[in-house]
Amino acid sequence: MNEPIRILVADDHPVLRDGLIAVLSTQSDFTVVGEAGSGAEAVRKAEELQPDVILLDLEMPEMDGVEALKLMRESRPDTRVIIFTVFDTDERILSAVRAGARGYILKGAPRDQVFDAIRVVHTGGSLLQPIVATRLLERISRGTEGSKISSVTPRELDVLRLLARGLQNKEIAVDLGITERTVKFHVGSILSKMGAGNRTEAVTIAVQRGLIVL
Amino acid sequence: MNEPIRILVADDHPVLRDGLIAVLSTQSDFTVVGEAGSGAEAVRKAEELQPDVILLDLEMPEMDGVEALKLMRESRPDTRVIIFTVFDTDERILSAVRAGARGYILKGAPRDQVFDAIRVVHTGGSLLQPIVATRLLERISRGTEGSKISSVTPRELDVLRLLARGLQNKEIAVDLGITERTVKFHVGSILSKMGAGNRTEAVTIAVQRGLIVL
DNA sequence: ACATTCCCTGTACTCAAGGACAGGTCTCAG
DNA sequence: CTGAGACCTGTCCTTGAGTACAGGGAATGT
Repeated sequence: MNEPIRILVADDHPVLRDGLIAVLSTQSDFTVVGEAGSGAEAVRKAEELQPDVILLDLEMPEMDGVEALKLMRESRPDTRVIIFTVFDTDERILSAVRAGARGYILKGAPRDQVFDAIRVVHTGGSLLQPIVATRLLERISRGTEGSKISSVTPRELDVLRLLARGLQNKEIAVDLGITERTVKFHVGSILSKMGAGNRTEAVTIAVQRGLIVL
Repeated sequence: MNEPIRILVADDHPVLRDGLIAVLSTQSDFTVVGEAGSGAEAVRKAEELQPDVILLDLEMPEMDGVEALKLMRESRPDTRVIIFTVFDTDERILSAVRAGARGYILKGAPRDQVFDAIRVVHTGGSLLQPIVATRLLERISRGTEGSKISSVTPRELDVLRLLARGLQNKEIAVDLGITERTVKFHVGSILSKMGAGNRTEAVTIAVQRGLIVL
């Protein structure tokens, strides 16, 4: 190993950021070249510093982690990003991987797994933590048998969000500028797609899957 | 300052734990005497090491942070504990403070606030982060005008949990061994106490307040 | 002993929810 | 062009949800 791996750390928790930097510094082949406390800052620094690997938190102010990831990959498609987050809901993982994340590590993973992931991703590979990989595979296998079960349309998401706020069909209709009947239609397909028996269960499942945030 | 403050760090995220320790070590009047990765371990180490201040995460495996806190204070009532967590829901804060936490700091707070809190708590004081203090005061002032609005009974919590799973009244009745009518009664009081218009909104609010976990 | 609070039950009524059945437009990819 | 999927609308019907009114039993603490 001649050149150390240049790393950018993006997380909105100062203490965790410091800690991560301290931990990474124990490895002689790592060098942290920058840190960011928000998604927007992460995008700027990524462009400015051109790091080899970016450790990116998903929940950040100003700009969502996934959004930041997309922007980074637009300006530099070969950017290597590892998601480092507490979130382990299916949808979040899926959208991050779809957006081009090379690794997905949960906070709470042992140090070694973090080190491994950085090295693997740096050399061009991908690394998902076993727990995450299992979830993803389950998701995919479920998707193969019945792809209709998972895909929620944008409009249905709108309805879902209003559902979570406890609005009733007529109120949702007014809010979206459509008929109450149409709302019932959407609710119906939401229920069948998510395997819920009623709107309350649908909201619960949606939150668990990370489709909506409360 | 003659003797350094002896600190115990309890958090289930190894990286954050390391980071916290690294950050705390920069202060000459701090010394981290131990760390724990679970609530149970935290209780054991607290008894064994008799630290001056304990930094305690709320969300931990094996044993809840609040549970651990209670146990610690049973065996040593003057234990000084600072909650250090990402959770900022009203109920979690309340129950931690009720259990005897001397400080409540959110992860994501600047280093200095953490340092301050440790020093203040060590000298016998209490310190809540401004955000947390504001929430608590709001909570209390709301409680003064109408105390009924907030207090949810254990039975209502049972109903709330089943509500979140999408069960309907009759199913809840069977599950709890009571009449459907009684379930309706409980649901009714839940709705009025939480200011919700229907069961779906009630579940959403309950989750936001940390009354139930999905 | 008494008040308070929680927990339980009943009847009756209104309206929202959700399913069944049947249609329409629009857009995008093959 | 054509099929597929998203989105929208309608009627009819059954049942669950929520409210109002009214009441009783048990276990707290004062």
